[in-house]
Amino acid sequence: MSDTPTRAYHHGNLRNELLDTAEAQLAAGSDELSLRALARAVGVSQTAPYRHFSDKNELMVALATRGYQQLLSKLKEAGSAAEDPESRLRAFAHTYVNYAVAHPDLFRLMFGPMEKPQEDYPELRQAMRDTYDLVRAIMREGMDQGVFEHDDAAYLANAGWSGIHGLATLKIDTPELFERHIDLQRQIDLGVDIFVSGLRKHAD
Amino acid sequence: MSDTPTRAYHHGNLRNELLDTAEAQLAAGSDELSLRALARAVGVSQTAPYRHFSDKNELMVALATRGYQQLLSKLKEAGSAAEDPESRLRAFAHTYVNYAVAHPDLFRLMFGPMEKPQEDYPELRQAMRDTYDLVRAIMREGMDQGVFEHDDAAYLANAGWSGIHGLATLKIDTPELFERHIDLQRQIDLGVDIFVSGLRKHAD
DNA sequence: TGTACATCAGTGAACGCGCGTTCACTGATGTAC
DNA sequence: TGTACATCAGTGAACGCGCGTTCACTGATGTAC
Repeated sequence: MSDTPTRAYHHGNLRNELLDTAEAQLAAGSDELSLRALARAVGVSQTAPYRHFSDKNELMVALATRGYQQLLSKLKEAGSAAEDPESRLRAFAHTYVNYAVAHPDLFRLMFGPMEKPQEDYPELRQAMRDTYDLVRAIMREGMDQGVFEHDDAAYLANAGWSGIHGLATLKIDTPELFERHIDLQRQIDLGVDIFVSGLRKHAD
Repeated sequence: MSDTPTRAYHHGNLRNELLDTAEAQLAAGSDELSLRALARAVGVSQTAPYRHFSDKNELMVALATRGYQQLLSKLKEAGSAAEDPESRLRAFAHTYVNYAVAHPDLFRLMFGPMEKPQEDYPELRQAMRDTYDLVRAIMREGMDQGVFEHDDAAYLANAGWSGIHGLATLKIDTPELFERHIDLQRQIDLGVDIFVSGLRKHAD
């Protein structure tokens, strides 16, 4: 708002401000983001964004990439405070779902269907893979310590992630099915509880 | 294709054909459906759809409603063959995920963010609620029979549904994270196994 | 069975709109000497 | 420290496009008598 320090001809930070505003615009409701509306919101000519992004899709990809990186750093931070695989998974779950709730539109963009093959955007691809690898690392750690009794980290990671991702998705996309009296944090904990105890039981 | 029986001035089945073709158009890749493109594809003037839907949103809602009803009937059919809560849940999971995989774009439309308050579309609302109620009925049945040891069917339904929904969502939206060697049916079964055994363990 | 007429389900031209993108441009900045 | 010049980061007008929707219309159908 007030951070418009005598905006000169050369903006100085246009790329970042475009991304910030794009995120806000996304959140502001309308499904689709328009480059023109974005330029208008930033207070810049409608062709200025092309100095920083070769086309609209590239801006969207940059937005998604930033989202993944932001989520990833939160996940890592939350995980580093935990001491065992179970509490690491629990921290992951809370951080993940709370991120989705805090940034529903960005989250949808990140996990929605991609327009262009993500092959062309190595940074995006890497950020996605890193997120997935984090889940798998937790699972592998649990398996190694014998608290998760299973033999395939990939299947286990998918199973765990599904529960967490599904909760995030249902919460932000179909709120009317998510009843009023439900406490989200308790719901997350229940999911982790069932998952963890199911894995303990699973082997015997 | 060949079911164009001397298309006369009066089409006779335009509403249904619009919905069928819209579903196909959705699947054909592009994110957004256009009324004009739809009319073109059906081979009708671009204003003809307005005879059957007051605007574009109403057509989308009709599409989503049909999707829910279709999914619901498959779920019910699959569930009726099962004898106990666990196998009913398993049948639900397979049917749900397979439906999403078979109709990814329709599934996304159904569970994506709604543009208009669904209050205004009682048929859609009912179809959504019926789906949710089905999950909850399974959970309640399991609780009543003592195989699911928990005391709140709503929390339990959310937890179970999350795992299933998350799997469906990740599978169709981020295929690159869903590794090649993973067998989807086995992945579904694993999720159900963990959930069920987690609930058995949970109480003691 | 035949005719009159209301109603239903289409047509086709036209509207205004916002969009992504291009183009030739200009003002600001940084660097070499 | 001062000047020349290349480069960078904006501007503003314009393009063509497909869209949702409206309007006045016309052909087909169904019903009453």
